[in-house]
Amino acid sequence: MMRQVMTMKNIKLKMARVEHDLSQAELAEKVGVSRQTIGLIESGKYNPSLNLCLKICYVLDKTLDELFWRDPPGQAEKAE
Amino acid sequence: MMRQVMTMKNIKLKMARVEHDLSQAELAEKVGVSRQTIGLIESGKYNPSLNLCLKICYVLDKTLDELFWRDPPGQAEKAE
DNA sequence: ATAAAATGACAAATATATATTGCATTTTGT
DNA sequence: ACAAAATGCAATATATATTTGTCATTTTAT
Repeated sequence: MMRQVMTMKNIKLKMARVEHDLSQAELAEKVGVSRQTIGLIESGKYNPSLNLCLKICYVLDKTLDELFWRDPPGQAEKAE
Repeated sequence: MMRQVMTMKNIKLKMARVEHDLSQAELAEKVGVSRQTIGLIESGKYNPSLNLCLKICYVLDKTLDELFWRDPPGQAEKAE
């Protein structure tokens, strides 16, 4: 089996983090996870669990859609 | 380490699935996952990955917030 | 009441998220 | 330019998500 390589950086997460003036390490501590985990999620190198996504949302006061939504592969942006 | 027991059923997911007139097995096939995985997520017995949540959203034409949002532990419902 | 389909439950095996440690590199402030 | 802080990167170890297979129970339709 080929390992799934997630190539998409999570810019929205990084922006929400710096808005709150937190380093990766500080966010990690608040969320209860290691610094590396936060770094890897931001750099798009893996696939967090739903619970972890939710904890991050709670700390950064955002919703899942705001931090983690991505449009489906073939799909273009939805019209507002 | 104690295994995390997720006790919260995902009713919203089940409702979206039946709206689309899909069995767990049919949804599983469309999503590219096993029938058990869908069943376990609906019954709240574990913690899917973000990618899996997104694939389910795409098939059921819902957003992450619509299917997977849960308010933070202490928090009451947000006023609309 | 009956059969078929759908779901639940369980165990063992596999894949992968996450932790931990250590060091290299980059960024930031002075 | 310098030091400190922040981030990146890699390897190994562990926890747990997911698969596969099988059987029991419930639901649905006839």
